[in-house]
Amino acid sequence: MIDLRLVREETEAVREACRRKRIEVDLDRLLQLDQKSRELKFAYDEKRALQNRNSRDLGKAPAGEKAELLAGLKTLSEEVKALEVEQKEVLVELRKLHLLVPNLMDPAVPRGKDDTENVEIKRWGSPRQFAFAPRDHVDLGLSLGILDIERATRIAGSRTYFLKNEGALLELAVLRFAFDHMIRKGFSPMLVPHLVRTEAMEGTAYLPGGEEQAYRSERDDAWLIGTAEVPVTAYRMGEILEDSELPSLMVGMSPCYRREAGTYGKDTRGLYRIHQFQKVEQVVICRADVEESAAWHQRILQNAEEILQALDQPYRVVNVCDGDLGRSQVQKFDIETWMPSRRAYGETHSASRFHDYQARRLDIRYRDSEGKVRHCHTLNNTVIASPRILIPLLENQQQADGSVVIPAVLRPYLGGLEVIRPR
RNA sequence: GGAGAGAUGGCAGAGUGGUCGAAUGCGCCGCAUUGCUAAUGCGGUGUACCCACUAUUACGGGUACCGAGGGUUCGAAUCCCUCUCUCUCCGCCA
Repeated sequence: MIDLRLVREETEAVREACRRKRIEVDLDRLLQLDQKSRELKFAYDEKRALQNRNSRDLGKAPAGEKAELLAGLKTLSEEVKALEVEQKEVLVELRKLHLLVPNLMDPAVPRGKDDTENVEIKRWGSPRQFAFAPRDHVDLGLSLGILDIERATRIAGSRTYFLKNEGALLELAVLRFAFDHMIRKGFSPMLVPHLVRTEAMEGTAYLPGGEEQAYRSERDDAWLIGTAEVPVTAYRMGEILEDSELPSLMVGMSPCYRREAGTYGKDTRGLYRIHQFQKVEQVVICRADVEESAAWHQRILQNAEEILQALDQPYRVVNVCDGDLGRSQVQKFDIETWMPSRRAYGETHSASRFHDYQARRLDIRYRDSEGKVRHCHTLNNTVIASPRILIPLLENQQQADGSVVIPAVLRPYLGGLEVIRPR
């Protein structure tokens, strides 16, 4: 969440962020509640101090005076309690609104209504020109015997799939390759809880707002994660880190569950939009320094690009526009990989930076070199998400005979397999 | 799933209704002592918020926090309830 001081002191900037991100929050009400809560806090503290003093005196007062003191204290006690109740009510409503206030954006964030107006800032490689009619990943997957969507749908519903044989192994290979790449970069590998508490979802800013997108086990008050970002970022929740522990570099791998509510009829074919996938995710927790976190943003973007380059997949990077930015993000770069069947670049990676927005919600702080306690900055980016990445991988690597060439970097993870051939 | 025990400051560990933000030990920081190190002595050592003052973070006053939330009481780390977590035993199990 945003620093309330920003809302107080730079109200117009916050209002502007609401407008640009298309988020409606009653800032006036929020400011009013903020003011009210400080007044109540002051009144409460005063009264409470008096009560504490008098209560202490009562203990050592002579017996004759006790009755009188006690009577006064009883009414004081009532008043304190009333103030406490009022204060709590205000705080509850305040927090509710506070959680909805969007983060401010980097000046470099372009303006636009939705993802169609994201601004391309880089291209690597070029879409392959086929000398034959290329097939899409579903056809390829079926004929190679590595994918089964029809049976999955029968037993698990829409947007599900089986990966089989080399398909299953290919996914594991891609994940492990990505994981290893990040470990070489100094990130600590993490396998994480897939079911998390509301605090973790709220802390990473998926809640409130993302209720429809997440699976939930109501009777256990648990949510299935939509990304390892949630448990990995929340890992040090509530802690004060030492300056020497930063930056904290972590790479998590987990299955990801998404309900995809409201997307009926969209991307219905194949593996593009599905309820469950696996992802390797990089997370950085660094000092509260705008320059430093911006530099990390570039670094984690670069890390992901290295993966695609190693896999020889054409891609582009877009600077995500305000209308497509999330509530919590300062800036976001998406990487889109060329997908022949879509005749377009499709999103495969998403690199976000949050400043202290998540850290404030998760209450992750650090003691800086001067001993001052501050909230950290957090960032994250996809390293690889599968099976979506299998779409370009299969489609771009296909040959006229229907076989698919395995990129060289993955072969060691597949026992040296070079080509997947039709059965 | 059943039975029991527990959760206190960076750590260990006292405290069972008032002067307890909390003994003591360790750790850490400062000072003193000291050829160096060690040892010793003295002092300090949580976080958040509010108020006052001021060059807005130094100093001062106050409030809250002893797993979380609620209750009893003039007053709760201490008593009661709920929840979470940890440990032990039994059962079950990948």
